Formats: sequence, structure tokens, C-alpha cells
Amino acid sequence: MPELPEVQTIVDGLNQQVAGATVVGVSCDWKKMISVETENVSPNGAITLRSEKTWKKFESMVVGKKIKNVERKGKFIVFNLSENVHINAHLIVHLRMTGHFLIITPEKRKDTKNAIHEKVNQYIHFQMELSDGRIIALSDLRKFAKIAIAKKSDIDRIIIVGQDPLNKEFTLEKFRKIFKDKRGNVKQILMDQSLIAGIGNIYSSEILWEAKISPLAKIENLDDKEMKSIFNAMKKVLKLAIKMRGSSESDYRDVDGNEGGYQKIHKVYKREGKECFRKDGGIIKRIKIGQRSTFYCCKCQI
DNA sequence: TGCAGTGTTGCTTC
DNA sequence: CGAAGCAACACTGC
Repeated sequence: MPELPEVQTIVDGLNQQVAGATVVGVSCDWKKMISVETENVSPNGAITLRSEKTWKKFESMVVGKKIKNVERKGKFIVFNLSENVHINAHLIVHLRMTGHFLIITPEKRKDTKNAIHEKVNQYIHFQMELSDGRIIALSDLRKFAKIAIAKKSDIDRIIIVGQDPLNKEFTLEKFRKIFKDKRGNVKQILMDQSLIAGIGNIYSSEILWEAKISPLAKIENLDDKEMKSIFNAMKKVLKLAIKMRGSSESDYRDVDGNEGGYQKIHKVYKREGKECFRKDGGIIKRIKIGQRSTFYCCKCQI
């Protein structure tokens, strides 16, 4: 569920609150989510940590390090860890479906009643304790989230993502170029992380409504004008969603445990059977594209 | 009550 | 080889 706007909101929160902090301990009760990336492994790179020995390796690469800063790459969150001044390890996290980070202060730890979203505590499967007593916790109901520790030389092998939609250098011209030789329906192509990174099921529907393009339209049939409206809609929708601190359909929370606000202004997502906000007499339809629910207005999206 | 459906990704199958 | 299906997991709602 966390797509670009949600991940960006989390990364901004982490940067504001924990950049510069030192990790003094890590714990995990679901070690399947952890991997250690080393230069010696091939071809997928990951060693799954099942033994205590490999967990110790992970621990040794994180504990005692300073969180220099936190970055977003597509839907990935990267904690840049440093010893002295040089960044020497990257903690890479993908939240998948239901993962989210929470920063738990010592006060909140004591105050169990008011602490966090009450149902969240039991889903915390990974924690990093900071020297000031705060905890960075990863809550994940479905346990799909992935955490990897990697050296700089391994990072590009793990994070393979395309253009960032909100990068100022990502122009309309580059956008057109990426799709020039691509085939297939536009919705699935917008969600292809190796082309453009960060758009998922919710925002692809929202962007295509904004652009007045059917999710079933074939990318190879779209003209320049239509490609331009998708490009503009993409930037507009994602920027506004970040401003609203993301969409909370179910589990998503920001690092302080608060819901986002964008779900309140979804134009099509989960609005099946309702009137189109364009007041064009259209009713929002729900279809399946590649096993995923897709929402669109049958009147204005052609 | 039980089973289909739920944001994502990646591996397997055809 | 590319597209489609399904598994990973736990909960909700019909």
C-alpha cells in the first residue's frame, strides 16, 4: 500500500526526527524479512538470514552506526549509515503491502494506553533502538516487508528502479522516450517500477482519471497530447498526495502514527458505483486489470 | 462459517 | 521470451 507519497511522507518524517541519531541495538522476531548483501554472492545477491550467525552479521553492520540521512528510491527507503564521517552501509527497506515505520519516544513506550495506534504494537517485527532511548519500529501486519543491509557497491544491484516521477529533470520529453517502444495497457505500464518508480495501484487509477485516459488504453495508441496529460496528471496527483501526507486505506500511518488524508479526496479509487466528480453523468466502474482492482469513469476516461 | 479480496513484488508456469 | 498466475501472510467483510 505505501506508494510514492506514503513512502516520501515516512522518509521526510525520519529525516526530521532521526537523522544524526546513533543506533545502539536492533531486534527482530521475524528474521525472514532480513537479508545481508555481500559482494561474494550471486546472482540474486541475498543471503536469507536463518541462522543466528548471519543475524549477528546484520547486527554488527548496524549497531554503533549513525543514521546520516534517509532517502527514498522509488518505493524503497534507504537509511545511510555512517561511522565517523563516511557512509559505509545502507539499510534498505521495502514496506510492500502493510509495512510502516513508527518512531516511539521513551514517553510513549511507558504510556501504553496513549502510545501508538492500539492495534499496531503486536505487528512490530523489527526495531532499532537509538542512543537517546527512542525506537524506530517497523510494524507490518502481513510480514511482507523486506530489510537488507548492503555496502555501497551492492546498492545498485538491489534497488533497480526507473525514473523518479517528481525529479525536476524528468521531463515530458524523457517521459515520452521511456514509453516509445512499449506495448500494453497504460495502467500496468505506469506501475512498472523499472520504468517509473513509485506508482502503485491506487495512484495509477487516480492519475488516469486526472488525465482523462482509460486504464485500458494501449500505450502504443496514445498521441502526444494524451501522453502529455498523463505526465502532467502524474506530477499533480503525486505532489498533492504528498501534501496530504499520503492515503490511509487501512494500515498506513506516518512515523508519528497518524493517518494520511488523501483517501478522503480519491476521485475514483474505491468509489465504485458513485458519480464521477466531473458531474458528467458518468458512474465509476471497477474492473480487474492483471488481477488488480482498477477504477475509472466510463464517461470521461476514453 | 468460509472463502474471496486486500496496497507489492518476485518466482514459477505456460 | 513475455505474460499470467500465484505465493508470501493476516485480517476484513460478504
